Amino acid sequence: MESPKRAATRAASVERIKATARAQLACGGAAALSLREVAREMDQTSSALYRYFANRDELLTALIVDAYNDLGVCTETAERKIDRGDLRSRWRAACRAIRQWAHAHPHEYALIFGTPIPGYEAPAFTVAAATRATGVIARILNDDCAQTTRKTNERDDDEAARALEMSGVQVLMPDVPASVALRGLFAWTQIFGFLSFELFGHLEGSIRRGDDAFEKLIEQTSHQVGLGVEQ
Amino acid sequence: MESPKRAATRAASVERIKATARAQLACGGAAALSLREVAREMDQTSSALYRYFANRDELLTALIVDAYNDLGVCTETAERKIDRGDLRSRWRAACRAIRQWAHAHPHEYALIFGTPIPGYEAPAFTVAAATRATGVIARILNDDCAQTTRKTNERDDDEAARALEMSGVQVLMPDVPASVALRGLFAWTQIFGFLSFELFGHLEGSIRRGDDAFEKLIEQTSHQVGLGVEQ
DNA sequence: CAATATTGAGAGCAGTGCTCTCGTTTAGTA
DNA sequence: TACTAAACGAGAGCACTGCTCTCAATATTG
Repeated sequence: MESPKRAATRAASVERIKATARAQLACGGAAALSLREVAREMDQTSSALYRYFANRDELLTALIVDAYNDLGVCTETAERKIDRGDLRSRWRAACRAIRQWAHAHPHEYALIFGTPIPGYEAPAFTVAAATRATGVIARILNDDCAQTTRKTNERDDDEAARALEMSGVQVLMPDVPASVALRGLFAWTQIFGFLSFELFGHLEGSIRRGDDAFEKLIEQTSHQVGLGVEQ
Repeated sequence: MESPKRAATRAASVERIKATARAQLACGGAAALSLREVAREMDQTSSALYRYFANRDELLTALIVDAYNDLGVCTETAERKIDRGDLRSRWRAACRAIRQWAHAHPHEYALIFGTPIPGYEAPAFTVAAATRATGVIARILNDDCAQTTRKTNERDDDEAARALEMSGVQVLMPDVPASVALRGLFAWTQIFGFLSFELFGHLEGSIRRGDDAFEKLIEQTSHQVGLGVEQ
């Protein structure tokens, strides 16, 4: 059934294919990714690639999972370096890591956060990779709420709880009241909304120094979710 | 040179092509838009379409401009119905209109705010249409600042002014101090960030009732930019 | 009515994803 | 070490795409 040598060379082939596909992605985006071109680049026939990926979508899925994981580890390692108690700094580190990764891999960012592939449903096994970066900033918020209990408006909490899918949110942030979790989710959409606009060119003519603006955004969001402020 | 009759029938043809293309866009997204299929749907040959659009990108551009304009008029008409003095309500109306349009035309939303077409540079004439919806919320903020002068932190203003491309922002919001304009821009990215996440499926498992969450978001953003609060 | 644009059809080219078949190579085994 | 079965890659081929070209039919203008 499983031959270790076979498996190793096969994995190496898969990796080589993904690498050249990624390179091709970098110049032209997902739409321009051509299996034939990848094969040509590798001095092979296109049909050979079908030994490793059933079709184009499957290759794309593999690249998406890799991108999610790469973004995840970048965020995790950057955030881990910060003193656990300094929640604002952890927030900053995580946000900066996300933006840095996005700027370093714009096409892979687009693959993840851009228009979803038409008629393509992300396989269930991708969600683990997908929630990795999100998990970092969720954990920061959770740590904050765990150590400083917050006064929250009861009505706000009820309304927020109704809007949220509590099963999904609570598993990431068990100690965070619903109203705060919702604000956290808004901060999350704001970070990625800014990055999408920046990378997709919607900020052209509006923002000159993206770095400065993003720093301001980090401060605003961390304040918004009430990080590190005694209440 | 210009024959009015010719021009009319030609415009009608262009409109018919765009309509069937839009219909096709609705089931499959931009990547699945095929000129041949459009022609087939119209009982014509694909080559005939090239009398009206030089290539696929040009058709796509036309659809993009239309989408921008459609989103623009929807936002404008919704916001215009509100009493000029009630700035919070105007903000709410504009945001709701944007979300409503996005949900009614998800594929056209994706066309505009999703992954940009690879290697495709938006022609200059598209920006007028593109800034239409943006202009509405910018005007609200501007009206607010025009009637109630704000106390702003001088250092904040300087830093914000450095980050912003003032030429682009000031033409839309001449009466808004830089620090407030930056917060407005952040609110803008948040609205569209939320919508992108919502439509592209990144909120799956996190949010149950998008409507409620969005209402909360509207309140938060309008508060964030300091709408209608005497300062 | 005649000259002239404007239009659509049809064939054809180069490219794509994907399938199938057919030799070759390779890894584990008797 | 020789053998078998699995894995592999090449090549041809199908249906599809965007796009170009030529040629005939149509509509508009002098």
